[in-house]
Amino acid sequence: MTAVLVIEDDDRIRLALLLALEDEGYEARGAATAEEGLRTQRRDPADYVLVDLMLPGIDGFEGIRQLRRDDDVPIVVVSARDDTHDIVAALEAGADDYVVKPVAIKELTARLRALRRRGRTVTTPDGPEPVPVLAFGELEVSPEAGEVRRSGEPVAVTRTEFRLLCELAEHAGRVLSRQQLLSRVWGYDSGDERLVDVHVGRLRQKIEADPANPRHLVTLRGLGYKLQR
Amino acid sequence: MTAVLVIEDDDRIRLALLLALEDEGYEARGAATAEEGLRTQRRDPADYVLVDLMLPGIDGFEGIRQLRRDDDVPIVVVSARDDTHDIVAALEAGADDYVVKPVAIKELTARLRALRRRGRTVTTPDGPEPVPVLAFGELEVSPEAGEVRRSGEPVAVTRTEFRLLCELAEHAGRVLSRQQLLSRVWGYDSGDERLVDVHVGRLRQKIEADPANPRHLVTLRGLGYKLQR
DNA sequence: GGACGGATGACAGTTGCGTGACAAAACCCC
DNA sequence: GGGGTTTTGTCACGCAACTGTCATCCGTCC
Repeated sequence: MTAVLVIEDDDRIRLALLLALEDEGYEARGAATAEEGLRTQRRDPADYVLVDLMLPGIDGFEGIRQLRRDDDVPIVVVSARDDTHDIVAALEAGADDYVVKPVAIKELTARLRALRRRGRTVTTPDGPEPVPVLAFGELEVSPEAGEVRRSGEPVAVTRTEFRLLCELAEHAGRVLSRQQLLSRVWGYDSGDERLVDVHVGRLRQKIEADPANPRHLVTLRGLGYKLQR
Repeated sequence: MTAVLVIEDDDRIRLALLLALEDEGYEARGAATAEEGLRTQRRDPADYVLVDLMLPGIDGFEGIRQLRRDDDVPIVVVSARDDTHDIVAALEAGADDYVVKPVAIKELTARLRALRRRGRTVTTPDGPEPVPVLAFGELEVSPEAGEVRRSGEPVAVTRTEFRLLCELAEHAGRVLSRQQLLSRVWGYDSGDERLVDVHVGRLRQKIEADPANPRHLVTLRGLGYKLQR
């Protein structure tokens, strides 16, 4: 599950944010000071950090700078201050986004998803070795890591579905005929092309928001299938 | 120099943004409609796109979606609307950031820098291979992508129409007789030549602005059909 | 004005695709 | 090795879209 760290000294606001985030399906953690937040993040890194600017002790700006020294995590400032100077300073310090309190939770999560989309190459847990990722909008396919994600959330696909998806992803934007897929994914020189349909259908159930109206894995009637952004 | 495309229908605002961006050292370009912006970006891609939501014709949401279909450029929405629904919808459509007008130029450029820092999603080591496209004025045919566009907008054509169009496109500027088309598109050695007429007619309805006076898919009386710029 | 080539609209048969059900096969966890 | 679960391939059905034919209309050229 995607984890979010909320650094905010006001107990009421922090709690409200944590609850709202959990409602949205995130694993939410809280910290009341920058020091505590930095410690928490070092010990058990979250996928996103939300941070207030006015904090006791180390303030938000400095907190962001220190966090940025050794962490590439997306940082969103959630502050009551809407002064241009603060916004610019926070972004310059290393924050990725800045929203003004009060903020709708839906907007916040939409911004997190946008950051996720734009985010850097995923690094493996045990090294800085970047894993190539093929991205299609909110969809990510990582052939080497054997991973499929939608809006950052891992999607469980079977081996056949994964091979099919990789084949389509590696030829992104190009039509692949059922015959080509049958040959490349299954190694069949001949066979029932309906087999492809069925697996495409199953894949759509998993990776498309609305499987009946696919946005990425589209059918080109009479031609085949294509994966697009 | 870093280029920014501003898509905004209000002349005053657009001009103000363009001037301010140039003051900040950017190369700034303007477009008054989504259509114009999409065309501009396709012809000569900018490094960032700023877009308004309320545009005549194609609105901002749809414009973002269309832009995102084949461009990974960072998109920032600059809108007067501060409704959560709009913000979420725009981010979901593929925008990377959303700021509410009026916006300080310093904040805007700070956000652009933040986006640049965050970088783009890695796809393949050298980026995805571009899909070849045959262009005829505002008409684009991509045999590999199985796609036809008019002024950048996807046009839905059937398989037969698509094959016919590809055949004509691959012999652009040359006349193809009905017999040749019948043979190459349908594989018929003999048959009713009227069949070709019918499909050409249907194709014209879809790809020509004025199907009665075709500009690209023209008839050469007694000879056949030809696709031209 | 007549004849010919081309455009167009309607229509019914056909095809292509999506889907749910099902059984065999593979896999997994003891 | 065995029992249960997941995955895989096959099938049949139904809907929607496409195709080819025909009849008719239109424009153009002699």
